[in-house]
Amino acid sequence: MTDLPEGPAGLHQRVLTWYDDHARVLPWREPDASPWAVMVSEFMLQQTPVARVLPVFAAWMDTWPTPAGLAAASTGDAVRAWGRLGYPRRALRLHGAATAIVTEHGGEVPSSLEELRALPGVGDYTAAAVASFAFGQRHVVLDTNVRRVLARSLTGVEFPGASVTRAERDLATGLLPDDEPTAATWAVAVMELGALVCTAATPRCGSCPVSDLCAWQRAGMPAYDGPPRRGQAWAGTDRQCRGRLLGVLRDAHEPVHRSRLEAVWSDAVQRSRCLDSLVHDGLVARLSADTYALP
DNA sequence: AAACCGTGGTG
DNA sequence: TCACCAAGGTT
Repeated sequence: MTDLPEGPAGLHQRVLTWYDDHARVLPWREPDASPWAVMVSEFMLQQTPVARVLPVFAAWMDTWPTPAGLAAASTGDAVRAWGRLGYPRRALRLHGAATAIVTEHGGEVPSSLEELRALPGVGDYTAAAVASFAFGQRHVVLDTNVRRVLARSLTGVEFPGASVTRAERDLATGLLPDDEPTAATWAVAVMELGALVCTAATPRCGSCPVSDLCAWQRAGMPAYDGPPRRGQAWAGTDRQCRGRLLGVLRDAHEPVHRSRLEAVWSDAVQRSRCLDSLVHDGLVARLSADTYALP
């Protein structure tokens, strides 16, 4: 399975010790951080770097310290508070999750993987992360950092594949410490190693606690030779157009006339399509034939 | 299953 | 400079 000279225990020990010495101090990792705080952080961290999440997270928790608080707010307030974190549909999903927590779970963030997974915006990763980080449970927490660490250290390739495979999940499962609290710490520790040392672009192998037993390292750090990892186009796309349109509404605190939306995107066909999609998504409200606002 | 969904920092 | 990338989820 893992083909480790010392067995998994050696790997655990090294990574856990490294984490003890190098873990970042983050608000959602404080001992008094609530499950709700952990959940909010996980939503915000989906595809958004820690540095940009920190200030928005602080303001968000100050405004809505509980799920009930957010559920009582309008979705428009949530979208505005989301600021420029990107992927604003996450703000709607977090609002939806808060609403479901109030109506179906008595206002308390549920602790079971199945109940978490059923909330809007919560997929396999986020459900496992909240169950593990907030409730100390033993689960495979497989994010992009963990996948990269396992790909390199155990599989011996520079990058993991496009999607999580059964073999990958089995590998991570076999690596999970038996003890529940240790498994929870292991989950966050491997993730942190991927975030700080085993990074995508320029890994700091000289500072890595497992570099001497890393399969990729021992193979001579062979360059990635899998299928091209396509980046996402941006200039001129609907995503850019939607971002511009929503930005106007987010920065305005009164309904906006369509002329102000026309001013930020010249292609009328695309602009109209994007505005319709924003309304369809619930990110924008059409107040009249020619005025718009956040919902 | 592949495409889509924002934004800004970085080497 | 400009691809690449960042604690994914949904369809």
